[in-house]
This record gives sequence, C-alpha cells and structure tokens, in this order.
Amino acid sequence: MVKRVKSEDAIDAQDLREFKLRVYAGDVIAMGPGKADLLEAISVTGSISGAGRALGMSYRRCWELVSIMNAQFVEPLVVSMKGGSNGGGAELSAMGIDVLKRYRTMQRRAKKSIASDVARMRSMLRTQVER
Amino acid sequence: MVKRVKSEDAIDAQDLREFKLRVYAGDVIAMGPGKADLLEAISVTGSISGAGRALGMSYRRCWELVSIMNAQFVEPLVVSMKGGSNGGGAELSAMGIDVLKRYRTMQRRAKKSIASDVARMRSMLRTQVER
DNA sequence: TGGCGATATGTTTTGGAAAACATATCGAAA
DNA sequence: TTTCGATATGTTTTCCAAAACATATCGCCA
Repeated sequence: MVKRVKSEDAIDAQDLREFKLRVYAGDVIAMGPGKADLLEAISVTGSISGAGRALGMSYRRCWELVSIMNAQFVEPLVVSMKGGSNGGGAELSAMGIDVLKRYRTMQRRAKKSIASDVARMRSMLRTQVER
Repeated sequence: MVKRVKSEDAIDAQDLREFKLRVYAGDVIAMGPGKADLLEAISVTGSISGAGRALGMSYRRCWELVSIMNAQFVEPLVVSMKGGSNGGGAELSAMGIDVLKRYRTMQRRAKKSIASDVARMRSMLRTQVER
C-alpha cells in the first residue's frame, strides 16, 4: 500500500513562486522543490509514469531524477516494481516519506523565518507578480 | 565612496554548500547566492570587471547579471561610471546595499530555522561531504 | 499465450544558455 | 593628445542538459 502524504504538509504553489530552497550534497542538489514534487506525485499516483503525466514531465526525466535520488541517499527513496496487474508501479520507501515530509517542514520553517524579508524585498521589485 | 558591507553580514562559504535560497520575481531569480556574491564583490572591488576577476566570471556575464538586476528592481542596485581616473567603476546604490544586507539576513535566518532538518537530511546522504 | 502498462536503459537530436571574440565609447591623467 | 582601464553592447561559437525517439524486459490477466 502506498502511503500518502498528509495534506497538512502541502505547500501552496503560491509560496513556491516567492522563494526556493535547495539542499545540496556537494555540488548536486539532494532535495529541492522539483524533486519534492516528484516524490509527492509518485506517492499520489503510485507510479513514476503517473507522476510524469501529473507533472507534465517525460517518463525518462522522472526516472532519471528518481535514479539520482536513490543513488544519493543511503536507502532508495522510491521503490519500484515491474510487471503485475498494473504493469508495475512505484511507491515511497520509509526514508522517502521522511525526506519528503522533512523537506516540506523545512519549506514551512524557512518561509516563516524570512517572510517579512521576502515581502520587503519583493516590494522593491519593479514587476509586481500577480497575487 | 563605495560603502562596504560589514563583515558580520558575511556568510561562511561552508554554509552555502548545505542549502541555497533563491527569491523569485515571477519565474526569474530576483536574488540568489550568485547575485548576492556579485553585489558583494562589486562593493569590495569598486568595479564590475574587478568583481568578475574576483569571482572568476567573465566581465560580460557580470555585466549582464547587473543589467538584469537593475531592470528588475524599482531602482538600480548598481550604479556605474564611465571613464575617469580609473577608467570607470561601479558601486552599490542605497537599495543595492539594502538588498544585499537583507539577503544575507535571510540566509542567516533560514539557516538557523532549518539547521536541524538540514543536518538530519544530510545524514541520510550516501556521499558525505567533507567538512 | 499474447496483449497491456509499467519499469529500465541505450541512442540521437536539438534549443538555448554560456563562453568567446570583437568593437565602440568614455574621461581623467600624464 | 595619446594612453589606459573601465563600461557598454553586437556577433559568433561552443557545449551540454533536456527532449525526443527507440527498444528490451517484466508479470498479471483475459
């Protein structure tokens, strides 16, 4: 059974337009908004290809990102299955769930801690983004 | 006279390897680690070309980034001069100084608020980055 | 047992950003 | 009045990540 991420952890798409947080492993991105969204989409759809469709990304691209993540962490974040009734599928490992939840937590905490600065800096921008 | 950024606002290069914070204006980066470093280097060297040399970036690239920033904010962040005793130069405007200091503040605040999560997530990485 | 939907992975193509190269302009100072 | 170091910007070249295309494999279900 695929464990779903609780909706309370979801971050409004609006927030993501204001700032982005990326965690690095050396010079490669270990976790960022794109990879987090991919993990979430895999969790929701139950497959890598389903996540790709949901995110408008090619299966190839999704698979590569999953492969990179699985190689970077001590345990795979995504476990996949070939064949079967649905042709196969994928779900988040316990560590995958933890990493996703933790990243969402980081987004929320960072957002809270810099909200006033972000607002002030954005008020100095010429092209005001529609709200 | 070029106002220099106080060293207390400096962020250790080590910190930047752990996470990066980018502020967006729509879909373009209004401020991120690279642009902040460029502003700081201009402030320190007193010229765009000097900043380029300090950062190992081409003058062309630096000038373009400055041009983008100046166009994005309601006031130019960098004011430049042609000719003169040194052939010209550039310095940060009041808003440029404010934006740089504010970004450094944001980095510090974000770092503080997510330090424990970053540490935990990084402990799950296979390739541990040298400290 | 053959079709289906998904994983898994190799190969080729290409769009666009970055780099590289080039040149015009400016103004103080010697 | 020529030299110098910097800004300012046009043009060409290079390179690589992403996209596109292709194919092999797997295992259930009808």
